[in-house]
Amino acid sequence: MSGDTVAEDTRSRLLATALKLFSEHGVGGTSLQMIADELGVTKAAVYYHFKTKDEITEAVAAPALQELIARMDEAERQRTRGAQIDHALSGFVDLIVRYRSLIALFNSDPGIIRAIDRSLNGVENFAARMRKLLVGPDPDLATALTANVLLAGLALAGGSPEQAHLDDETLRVHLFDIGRRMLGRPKRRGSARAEGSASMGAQGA
Amino acid sequence: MSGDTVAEDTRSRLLATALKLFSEHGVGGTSLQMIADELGVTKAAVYYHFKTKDEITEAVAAPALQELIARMDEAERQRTRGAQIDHALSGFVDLIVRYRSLIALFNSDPGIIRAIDRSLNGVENFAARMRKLLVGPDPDLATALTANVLLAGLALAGGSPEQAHLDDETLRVHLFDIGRRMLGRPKRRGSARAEGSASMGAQGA
DNA sequence: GTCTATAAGCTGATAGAC
DNA sequence: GTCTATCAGCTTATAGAC
Repeated sequence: MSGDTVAEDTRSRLLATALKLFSEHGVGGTSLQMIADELGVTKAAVYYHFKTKDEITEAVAAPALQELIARMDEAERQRTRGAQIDHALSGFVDLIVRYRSLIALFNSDPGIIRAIDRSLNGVENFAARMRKLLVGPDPDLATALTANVLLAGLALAGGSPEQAHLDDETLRVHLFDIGRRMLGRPKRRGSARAEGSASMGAQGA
Repeated sequence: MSGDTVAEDTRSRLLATALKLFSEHGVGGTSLQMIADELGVTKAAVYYHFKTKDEITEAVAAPALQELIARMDEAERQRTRGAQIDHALSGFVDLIVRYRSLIALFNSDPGIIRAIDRSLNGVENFAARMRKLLVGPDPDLATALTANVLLAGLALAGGSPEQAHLDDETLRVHLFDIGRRMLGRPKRRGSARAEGSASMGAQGA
């Protein structure tokens, strides 16, 4: 990336610091002072990069949010239902692994949820859209609940500090397999349950 | 209950109000002023019932916590592994349904998690103990992750406002069936998946 | 870009009247 | 039991020097 300036580096370090503190203390339990101290600067320096705390919260969530939307767009373009399901699931798991604690915040922290609502004017309902991709538009109660348990469970368990020691590929494969199993998708050869490691292409129906 | 005084009523209304606000704003995002306003009293009145905010947080969590420990004790006294699993699972689901949003906070809100750590001096590790009941002492990675996804998913999805319209019995039966299915337990006759409603005894091996 | 200094307002918490 | 009044400290946020 040739466009990296010192300011952009500080900005991205600030967002990484904010994410870390948000997941440790919650958005409501994190002050700008805490972020500034952790970064080693003053509060005023933080305000140079972001006008408000809300703006920081929205900026923390934005990249993963945009990716999530892109993954769901992609999944909807798949032709078979099986491919749609696998694509949506692997896209979601991929984000959990890449952003770790952030997707867990999407599923539980009121501060992040409000920031998302603000930045999208409440237009999108991610949980509903993802659930539709996984179990169709009019699931019965048991199926809808299964999808909700799966989405929240993957995000929270995958983003938990307990799994911080796992490398991305291992975590990804295992979470994907748990999802497929809960959704009643057919078994793949060399699945994590038998092997502990496998390459994961999400294209196949 | 013959011991109910006006003070006890105010105290319990206060805890109910605190729980509601905690689940809407997070513990860190809830002030004593918000609790007092919602109750229709002043902050000073709140301080008559509890010395500190930490004390309120601990008191909100305490009843469900004690019940959870009791349910796990009970489950450990079951003789067959199958009965242990069903007992632990049904006990957990029962608490999710009865306390709704509170068990979700146990699984995600840093403020509640810290309150639990404080009131137990960090002696108990609930997630580890419950996981051991469900999948044994030395599960492989895939199995341990499955249990973690299940526990977090049940709590968050069950406590979500999206499920607030479901009556206790319906929610209980469906969450229990999802748990049994994820843990690979044999199918029961008249399960929620087929029937949408069934009586649930957790004793059978 | 980061700093010091400052502002208005909210926080958790206490003292004492009724 | 609940109130008013008050506290020191922290909060978000701004102005202006370097």
